[in-house]
Amino acid sequence: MGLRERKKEQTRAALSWAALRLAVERGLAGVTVDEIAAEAGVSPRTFNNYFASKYEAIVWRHLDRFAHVADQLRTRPTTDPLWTALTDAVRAVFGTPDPAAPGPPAEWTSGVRLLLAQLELRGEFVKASATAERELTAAVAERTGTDPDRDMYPRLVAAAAGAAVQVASEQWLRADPPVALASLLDDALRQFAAGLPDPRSV
Amino acid sequence: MGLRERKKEQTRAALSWAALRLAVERGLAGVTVDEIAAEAGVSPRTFNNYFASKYEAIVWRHLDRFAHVADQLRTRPTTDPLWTALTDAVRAVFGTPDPAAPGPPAEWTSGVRLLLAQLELRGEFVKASATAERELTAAVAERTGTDPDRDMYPRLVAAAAGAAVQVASEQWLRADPPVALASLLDDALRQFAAGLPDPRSV
DNA sequence: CAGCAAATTTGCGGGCTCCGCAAGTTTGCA
DNA sequence: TGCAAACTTGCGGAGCCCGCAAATTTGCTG
Repeated sequence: MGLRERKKEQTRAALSWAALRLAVERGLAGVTVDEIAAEAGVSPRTFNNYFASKYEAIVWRHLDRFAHVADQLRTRPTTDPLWTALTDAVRAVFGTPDPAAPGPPAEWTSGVRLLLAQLELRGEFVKASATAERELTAAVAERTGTDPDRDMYPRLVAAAAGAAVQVASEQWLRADPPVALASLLDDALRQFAAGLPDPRSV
Repeated sequence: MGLRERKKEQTRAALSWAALRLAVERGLAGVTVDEIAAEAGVSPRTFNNYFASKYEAIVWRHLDRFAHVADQLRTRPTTDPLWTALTDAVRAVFGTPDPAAPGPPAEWTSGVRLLLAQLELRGEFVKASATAERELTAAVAERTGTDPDRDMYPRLVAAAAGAAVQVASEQWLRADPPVALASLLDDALRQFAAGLPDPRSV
């Protein structure tokens, strides 16, 4: 990867980071594109070369991870059962459950929690993860030999994985005392794989 | 319901309908708020009294249905198993599967399909259904005796239902020959309830 | 290492969005 | 019938987002 592309990724990360930090500090509405650009040391116009909106910039960091789940899934042996492979893929991206892993400082998570409560970001989240989910749909279709145009199955699986990431992230922000995100993800995937049985009947 | 509220609902529906129709005709970017307002016979400023954006106006009609699933779920006897009750609730809102039900004209569905392919609307969709999903989460929590703040379960179920509506709607638009939306919804919910088993192993 | 082509950044301009505010209009009720 | 509450509307303004073209930076090649 040449200097050019490295610098681009660096700028993109700086913008996304600045956007998230400023939004946590001042609230979603209290930050303008101009400020984000200034914080990252580029012109406001350049901001829009990287992101179509400030919302997109804010969610980019998180979604960059989910985008790699499909890649990981493709590296798993096709002899593994689907849900085993899928769980492993998610683990590879988000980390293995480790109860001792410390969470980020409470000040930060409470700020992020407030942010994510904003509906604009929920929407942006899904919008941005649509690409990742499409990739995942394709990977699941290959692995299971289904046709994504005719069968809903691969899209339902991808949607379930996306929902798991979404719900687990929320729970992670809400958890008191803090819990490792990886454990929550594991749990959510397990419940999906079990068909979300009514806990009363267990 | 007084004349006042009836007129409000009428205006809201007219705006949403005008927004959808114009967007199908000219594409999402090719329609402005001014045109939508003119089409509905109100001032541009009034449009924003009803909807915060044109995207919100477009998806409102569809989401108005999903918003009532939680209400329906609450009317089902608590002796019914959760997934039975949930499927019934969805059926009550979206109709019972009827293979003979004719779909809308191909011209319209292809237009809507193009619209929904736009990521902006995907995002708006979820954003708008977040409220409905929160309601559904609460209803599921009551029924299953779980605590939505501590257990991910009710939120996972609500997310699954939302994903079912989403994926089934997509498939409905894509289906050729046309299929009834209700059948697809039924199918999607069934798959979720079964834990999305790998079709190879069936 | 000079110099060129391609990629990137930047400023400018413009159309559009969304909202607060206050004045005007309609509705429900007594 | 008349008044208070609710709704609509125009205005003004801050901000967003993008196309365009000029300026700058980078990677490559002779």
